[in-house]
Amino acid sequence: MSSLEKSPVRVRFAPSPTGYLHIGGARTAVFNWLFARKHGGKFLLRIEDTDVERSGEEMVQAILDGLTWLGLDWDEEPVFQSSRFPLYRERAEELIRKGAAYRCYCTREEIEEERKRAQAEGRTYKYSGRCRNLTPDQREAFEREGRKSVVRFWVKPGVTEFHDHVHGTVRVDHEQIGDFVILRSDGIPTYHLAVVVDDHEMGISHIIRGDDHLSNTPKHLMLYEAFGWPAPEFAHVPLILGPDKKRLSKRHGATSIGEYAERGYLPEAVLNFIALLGWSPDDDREIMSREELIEAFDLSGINKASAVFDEKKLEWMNGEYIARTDVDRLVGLVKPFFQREFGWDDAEFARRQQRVRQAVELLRGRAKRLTDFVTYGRYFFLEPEEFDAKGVRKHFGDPDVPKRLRAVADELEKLESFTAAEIERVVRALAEEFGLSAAKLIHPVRLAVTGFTVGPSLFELLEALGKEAVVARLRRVADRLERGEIKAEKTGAETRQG
RNA sequence: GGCGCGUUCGUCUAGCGGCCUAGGACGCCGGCCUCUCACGUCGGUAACACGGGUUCGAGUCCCGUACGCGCCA
Repeated sequence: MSSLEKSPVRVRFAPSPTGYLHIGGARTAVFNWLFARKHGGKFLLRIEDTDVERSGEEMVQAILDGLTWLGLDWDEEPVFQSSRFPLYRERAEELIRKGAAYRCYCTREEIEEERKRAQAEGRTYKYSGRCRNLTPDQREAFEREGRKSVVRFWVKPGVTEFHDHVHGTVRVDHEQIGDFVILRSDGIPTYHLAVVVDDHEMGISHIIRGDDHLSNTPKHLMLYEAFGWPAPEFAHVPLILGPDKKRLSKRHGATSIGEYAERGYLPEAVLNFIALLGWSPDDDREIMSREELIEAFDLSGINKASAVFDEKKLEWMNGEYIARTDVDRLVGLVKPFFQREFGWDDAEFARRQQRVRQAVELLRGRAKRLTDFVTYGRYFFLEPEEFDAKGVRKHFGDPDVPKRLRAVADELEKLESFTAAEIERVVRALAEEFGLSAAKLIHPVRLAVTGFTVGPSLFELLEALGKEAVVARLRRVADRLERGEIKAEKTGAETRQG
């Protein structure tokens, strides 16, 4: 705590633009962002694009878009490592001058040779350090030979012990660490050099990153020490795994944040859900707003074990958010989904907006994802072509159904004011006349009008659809039933609901 | 292979030596509500990886083993 008061909090998210922003990376970003916002600090971005070949500008944009979508705003301009290569070289030279690093001329073959020998003798391999003390003459000879050199950090004997906010005290004997490369022969820095140089120059106070870097931390600490820089604090957060407990990858369905947007998840639901993967507040709240998350976030609440991503729970949470979101905003959120499904342009959508709003109002109670509004919203715009197969078996089986549907249509047609209350009165009265329970009439009508067996309260639904459409649909289905056109076969509708 | 890290219900987690006959959430199962589904509500199912210690007492501390992951090679 006291250290937090002394130095300003500056954290960073450092994605590599070799892929999209996936759930794991996003979660790391969320933790950093929450921490910064909680302590009134800065949340910075650093693009780790030292692998120029595999890095793409589109990827950078996709990552920034993903962060923006989640509502993670960053401070200051993002730092690109690819524009800083000369700096890393200077720093490597500095370490050479200080005797903390050296040029190594060993070839790939020689290293391989060393390794094989170690293996044959049953020793664990570690670079021998044979280039540590080359004389100027030897160096010159290698250069004349045309050998390339890398820069290696000289690991001195000892033990590195550090405190991690998640894992507590971690100790590693330097015996385990061979002289590692900090600058490749092509002048490109390794992760270790770049990360330390940049974190120092960006004034990073806390490094919150995936725990796949926990083992690398002693190396980084040695670098800080060699440079004479104060080390930041560390928090290594557990990874997120797929349902098979393997690291998240493309095989696990949706993995990039963008895909979740496309599948109809709300950004605040994803943010909330992600924040709870590997972290929990002091109480047992689950649905938490952005502000509540910031308020409650603390490194001490981070878990040590990796978490499996469970989309079922995300779906539930998303449903909760949909239920709490006001209708006007939902209409806007749902717009692109309707446009894509029905091919509407903006003008077309604007014309249908009132209708969409009605659909959203009636459906939002049971929607889990925004795509549900399209799936179950079709019949607000189109006459159903297919009918849920199970429903057909259950509700269209009685030979009297066409007759009853027509009776309903006839009675509804007479209504002056086509309101839910009036519709309900008519339908119930007819049921009584037929000597049926109301349900026996309600279900066939719903199926006829929507194609589904599930949906909003029938009376409100019919009011929303309007007299004309309802009457027409009922008569059409009655006709088709009599002509045997609707049979209890597998239909798209059933498959979709699977 | 060496080192590091981890291991509580199917999943997310609470638990920081006695309040734990292990709590919450999602999922699943059942009841109620009801025109269906969903919501809501009531109830149920289900876990401390294993083995040794330490202690009056261990999910909680220590040591092994197993398994998983990571880093280095």
